[in-house]
Amino acid sequence: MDPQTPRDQFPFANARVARRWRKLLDERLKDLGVTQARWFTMVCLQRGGGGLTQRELAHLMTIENPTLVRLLDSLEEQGLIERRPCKRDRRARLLYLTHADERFMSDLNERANVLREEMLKGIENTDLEVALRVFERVMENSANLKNS
Amino acid sequence: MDPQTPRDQFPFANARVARRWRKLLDERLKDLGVTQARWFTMVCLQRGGGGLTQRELAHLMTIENPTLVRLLDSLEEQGLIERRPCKRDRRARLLYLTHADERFMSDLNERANVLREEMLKGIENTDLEVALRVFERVMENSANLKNS
DNA sequence: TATCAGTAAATCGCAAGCTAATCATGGAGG
DNA sequence: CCTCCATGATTAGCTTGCGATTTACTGATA
Repeated sequence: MDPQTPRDQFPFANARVARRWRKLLDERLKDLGVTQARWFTMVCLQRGGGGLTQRELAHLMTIENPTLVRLLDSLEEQGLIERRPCKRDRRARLLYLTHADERFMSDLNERANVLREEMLKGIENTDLEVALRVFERVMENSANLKNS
Repeated sequence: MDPQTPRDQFPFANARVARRWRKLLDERLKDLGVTQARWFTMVCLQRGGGGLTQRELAHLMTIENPTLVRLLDSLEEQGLIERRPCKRDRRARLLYLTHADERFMSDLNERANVLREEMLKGIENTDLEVALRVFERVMENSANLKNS
């Protein structure tokens, strides 16, 4: 069998970390009725500024529209976001965080920050920057593939 | 809003890459009836040497047992693995790749290798090593958490 | 030997990723 | 104006991650 090279290991190790992050964050947000994915949705909506369409938000999150639809369904049901009709295009719907949840968002963000720092403890910023550059390059490379 | 620091971005960027890897590999293995997760299962079984129990394989893959059970169900149905009874412990089952699929495995591995190299094109080994060290440290850090 | 805690696997149900297909609306060209 | 393709959102259905529970067996101890 081939020896394990850094290149071999990369995709698996990467996926493992992603699973761990999701699992631990889900655990810590559970009592607030929020999951990692729902929180991420709110973060992106906040960052995008409100008034985004679903397609725009999905693009920001780099997920597909049907995945977002379900996340929004649950967030809307919890009263954490609103879908308002768009006057310029009756197909589209504009997304807003409900203003009731500023406190709530701070709490979520705080918990996520704490977890993140626990997971990244002892890791240098310079190393994280290298990792981020690797991620970025992977995304660039894979953007041009699509087919075999 | 806070500026985006490397630490902030890390979990999202990491997750994005993991989704991309899975999606593209699923695409390229689809015509062989195999998914990224099923292939990974076979790779780990091959690497572990056959005769592993399900618990041992799940540990190798860093996934939970119920997740593995379903993957094995589908692989068994496709005739790619076997679950044999264990004589020493009648609760356990020992896992083996069927020998019919050596060719098949080579094909899968080859496609995965090609995709991996396409995605990692232009990235230095030294940078990948840094990224792997980061991953490893994250896993160590998070192993000791469990609860808030 | 009988009991009983522990362990391997399986089952169930939820979450969140995806594709394909559907529906309504928009917009361009005949 | 009508037709027809494009596009935003949704729905349906698959996969694979998870935790909780169940089932069958093991092994230690009373």
